[in-house]
Parts: sequence; C-alpha cells; structure tokens
Amino acid sequence: MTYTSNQRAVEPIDVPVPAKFDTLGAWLKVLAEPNRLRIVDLLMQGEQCNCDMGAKLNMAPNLVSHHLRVLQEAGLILMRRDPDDARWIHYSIDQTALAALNQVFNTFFDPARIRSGQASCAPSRSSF
Amino acid sequence: MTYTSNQRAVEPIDVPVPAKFDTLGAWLKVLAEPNRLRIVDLLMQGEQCNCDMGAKLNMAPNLVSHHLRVLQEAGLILMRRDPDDARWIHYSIDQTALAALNQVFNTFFDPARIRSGQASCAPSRSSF
DNA sequence: GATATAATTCAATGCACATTGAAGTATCAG
DNA sequence: CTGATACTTCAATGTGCATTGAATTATATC
Repeated sequence: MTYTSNQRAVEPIDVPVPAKFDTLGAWLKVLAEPNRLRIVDLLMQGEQCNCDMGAKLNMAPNLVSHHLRVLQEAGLILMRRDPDDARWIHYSIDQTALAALNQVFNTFFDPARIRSGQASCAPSRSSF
Repeated sequence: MTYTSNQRAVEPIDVPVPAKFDTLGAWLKVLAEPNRLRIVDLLMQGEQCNCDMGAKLNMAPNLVSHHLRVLQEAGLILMRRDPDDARWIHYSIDQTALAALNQVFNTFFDPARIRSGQASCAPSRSSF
C-alpha cells in the first residue's frame, strides 16, 4: 500500500548523497554494537590478537571471533598471521576504510547540508 | 567467568574517549536503521511533517511516528506545532545535536588516533 | 452537535542477531 | 605421536525491536 499525503503535492523520492547511502547504513549497523565498538577502540590502540582482546574486554574467544568476522566483512579491519607462530592472528584497523568511513559520515551529516526552510509541509495558508 | 589471556600480561581496561563512549554507541544504534537514516536525510532537506515523510518514504504514519520518537529521544530532532493548525507537527534536525554527533564521531574514529605498533600481542620472542 | 484529519499509543507478530557451549581446524612443543 | 594452544565454526537459545493493524487523542471544519 502507498501512503499518500493529502491533497498537497509531494515531491518524488530523490535519492540523497546517492549510492553511499546504503554503504553508510551498513557501516553504522556494524558499529552500532557495544562490543564491536569496544573492539574497534582497542584496535585503535594498536594491533591485537583474539585472546588479548577477549581478556581485556572479558569476552569469550568465540564471541570475539564472531565480532571480528563482522568487522572484517564490513571491510573495517585487517588480519595478519604471526610470522613466528602461525597460530596467532594479529588484527588491526584498516586505515583506508576508516578514512572512507569518516568521509561518508561527514558528508551525510554535514551541518551545512541542513536546509532550514519547510520543504513542502504546511496547512492551507501560504502552502508554498 | 573471566577470560584470561595466557601467561602474558594484559593491560587493564582503560576507558577510551571516556564518557562519550556510551553516547556514541547510543547515537549509532539510533542511526543504524535504514528507515531512520532516510528520515534524517529527508529532514536535512528542511522541516517535514509526519504525513509528508510517510508519503515520500512510503511508510505508514504510525511507523513514521515510532521512528520520530526514537530520534527525538536520542535528541537528534526537534518538533514544532504549526501555529495556524495545531494538528500539524513540523520536525527538523537539531543542529546543535548534529554538531555534537559529528564532533564525537570524528574524535572516536580519527585516523590520527590509530597507534600502529602491536600493543601487547606477540608470541614468545620479543614479547615487549 | 457530527465528521474529517494529523498524529500518537497500544497490542501482537515475526525476525534478525548477540550470546553461549561444544566441536572442529591448524599449529607448535615435547 | 601426544598434548597444549590460538582460533574458528556449528547449533541452539533468547531477546530486542521493526513492523503492522486497530484504537485513541486532539484539533479543525461544517
């Protein structure tokens, strides 16, 4: 069902900050999780392996692993096998991705983007 | 249960970008919802009332209302009753909140915050 | 008064997803 | 080969929350 807005003309749905829209949504969804935010914050302080993050954040290793995977699938972090002991995996922030995240976020939420006038909403009086 | 990390020393959990941590998490959670992102984007283009947003985004009015409430409880938007017809409510972005959001976000995800060295993770060799 | 409109509140449903415990894979040390 | 370690994958559970339809409030018009 479509929801029409009265007798007043309603502007078409013009896509905003076009494609990066979905990208931003996906990134926000990934980051809007307390434990993932804590993991990201920890990784900002330097490379970390699963077990250390688990100890610092008091999380089970499999749970850490789960969140790391989500972060990696979102392209936010990098992994590197330890050259001396292949059991260790060192995780770190993907700086390029972080820069892109910042760019998209700042573009979307740029206060300068705010248009102050009322777009189309108004009762019968000076309706536009 | 606490998850200890081997025999290696593990740094305590020092709170990062201290208090604003939870604030950021809360904001991200609110914004990490496709329909709310679309609503925010619409509001960036100017004041809007419930019914117009519903028509533009093809959402039921009660659903729009629900998301508007979440956004308002997060302090991201403002509401204003129409002076000529009190049935209309005009919603808009809270510019102050948006600026704060940007500030917190940029502080937290600032690429310059990234420390490149490995914090404490490493096998038996030069363990620190 | 009665009817229409803008918006909210309420109750119920369904699903995505974080969390947990157990099992599995790979690597290293003895 | 055996046992330990670092990490992942699998399966099951529980819950938060978006969505929907119906009812409700408040204001305007006739």
